Amino acid sequence: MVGIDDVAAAAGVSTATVSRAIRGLPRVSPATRAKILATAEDLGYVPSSAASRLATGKTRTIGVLAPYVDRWFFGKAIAGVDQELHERGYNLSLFNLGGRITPRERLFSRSMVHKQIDALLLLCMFLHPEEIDDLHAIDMPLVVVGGPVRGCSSVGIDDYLAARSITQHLIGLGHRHIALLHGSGDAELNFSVPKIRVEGFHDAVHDAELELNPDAEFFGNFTVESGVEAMRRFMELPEPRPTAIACASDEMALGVLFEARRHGVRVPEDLSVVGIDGHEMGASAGLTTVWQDPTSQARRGTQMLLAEIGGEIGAVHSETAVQRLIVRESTAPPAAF
Amino acid sequence: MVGIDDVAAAAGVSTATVSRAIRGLPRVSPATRAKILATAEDLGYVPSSAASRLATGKTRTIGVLAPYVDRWFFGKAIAGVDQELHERGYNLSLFNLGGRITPRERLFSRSMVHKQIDALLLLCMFLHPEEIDDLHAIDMPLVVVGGPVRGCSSVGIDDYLAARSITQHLIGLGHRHIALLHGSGDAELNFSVPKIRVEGFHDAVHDAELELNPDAEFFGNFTVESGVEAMRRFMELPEPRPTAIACASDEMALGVLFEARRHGVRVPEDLSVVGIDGHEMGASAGLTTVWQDPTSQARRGTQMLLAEIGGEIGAVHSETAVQRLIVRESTAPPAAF
DNA sequence: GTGAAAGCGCTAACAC
DNA sequence: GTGTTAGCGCTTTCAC
Repeated sequence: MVGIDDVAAAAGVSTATVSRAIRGLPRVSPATRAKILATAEDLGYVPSSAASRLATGKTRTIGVLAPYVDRWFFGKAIAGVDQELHERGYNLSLFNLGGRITPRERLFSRSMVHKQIDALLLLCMFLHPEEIDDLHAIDMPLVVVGGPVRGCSSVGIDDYLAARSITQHLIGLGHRHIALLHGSGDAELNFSVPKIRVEGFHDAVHDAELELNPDAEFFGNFTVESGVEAMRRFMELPEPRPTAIACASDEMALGVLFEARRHGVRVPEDLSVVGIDGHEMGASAGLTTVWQDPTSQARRGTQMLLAEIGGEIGAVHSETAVQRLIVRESTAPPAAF
Repeated sequence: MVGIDDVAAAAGVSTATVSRAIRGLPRVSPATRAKILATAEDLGYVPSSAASRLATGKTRTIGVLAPYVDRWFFGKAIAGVDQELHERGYNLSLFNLGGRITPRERLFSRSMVHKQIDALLLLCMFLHPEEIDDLHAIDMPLVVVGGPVRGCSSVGIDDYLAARSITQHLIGLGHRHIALLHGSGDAELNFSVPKIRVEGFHDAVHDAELELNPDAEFFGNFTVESGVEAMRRFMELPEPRPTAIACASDEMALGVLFEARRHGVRVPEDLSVVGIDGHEMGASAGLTTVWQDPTSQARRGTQMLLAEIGGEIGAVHSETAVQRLIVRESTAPPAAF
């Protein structure tokens, strides 16, 4: 395995000079640098990251902690982090909780994250209070993407506004009887996004002085399956049923769409359906939604982290991401309107 | 920052003993071990991975090279790798190509992958011939998941069989005029999966002595959007149109479903649709498909890698993963049958 | 602009 | 069962 001193010897310089030359530091004459780069090249020299990590204390690696990796938001976000990172020669170390929420014994202070990364990007997830504390205890740039976490900087859309605006869209179309399908707001866990969206729904409904039928409030877990299941329960409601259903995610809304079709419920004639997210499937299915871009949110978060690492103190801060109501074919005025 | 000798001093032993105790190596008396673990605990000691990487030459990190991270197969697979890895204290370093295929200047021999990982898991993707060569040149356990790559061990389903069996399912139902929607088989790139699936389609059709209308062969890129687009072109075919369409992925099949609905084409009455993959959306939509499980395929691949690293030579080998035809509501005998 | 040498914090012989 | 010590391969003062 060719090391730095092999290069040094071959180029007739010291290891210190090789080190500087390779890393593009100043104080190396152009001629020397060129020669070193050339010898390094044909010796096939690749610096040992382990050695330089040890010497510098920097890992040039960012950790990404994600509750899931095979769900829309998270996949998109991870792609964003990766883009930003690899452009700059950083590595991405992925920690996937795989939906596990129980035995994450002190995740953050443990070897897992500690000393293996220079900064941490947390993807919106449920956190136990003590986990949040651990999070704050690690001395490392930290940002969360996709939802607020107490005491942390985060980048993401205004979820309240998102839920509110799709509900208002429905109301604006003339719907007076609206069903809600939201994510479960397990109180024990600080997964605030579902809760915030629920508030947006509720406030929009109440502001319009409409009644909210408690039987028409369904809970899902942001998956298609839970959308299907919710629609099944929807069909058990006595007629007249709500003329619209507002879902807290596109995936759930798609489930609703699929199950509606199965029951011969026409969308939007019999039922208007809206989601939140901007999932590609939703676009193809003609789903009205509030669009957001997890990839660029994650890029933004990563940029902040990198800037902070680079010494720009205060680079990490909360930022609200763009969102946009996209009206497609799944919404229309109610039949009787 | 508390280091190994702080622990050694506090526990009144040598660093060597601390090292053994922490890593659970033998030759440490239970009493000593307990005391060391305790002091380490309350000193908040976390070993420096950089130092131990340097000393051992092992990174305890597996690299995952993926063309995409926000697509079904890849997200599922990454989740699988992660499960297997974190259970055993390994790290997952993610390299996402983000669909980029052009400027991947000698990916594998570069610092990117080199010396940063102990093994590489490659997720099924297009590879330039020289990239395959570079791949073989790196001296590191390697396995590919999700599709064959020349000269590499791989785990994945039999794509030929998958395509063949969904096509035969259609034929068995009585369809005589079948459209095909396959992934593009860019000849320049060794992304063999699309090609293999195409062959499966074709052979099944020919074996049944049916004609294949070249105009009824569409190409997509495995996305929903391309399914929508293909269905649009399908509708431009002169009647009588094919009574079924076999798609090389569920995502494309879903696109077909969405667009069919838009044109008032009833599935399966007017058109039977099949996919390949076992996407959750497909399940909810009632799509007939050949199911596969990328997560367990990736776990399997990871296990092999880990075994190989562990000294079990020959642990990495090719393996065929399970697949299963799942008949749902999107297929039925043709109307005229 | 370049070199010598002292670490960085562990691990792995080897000795006891 | 435990301690000593020499590295692992870089980076980084500090001289020159």
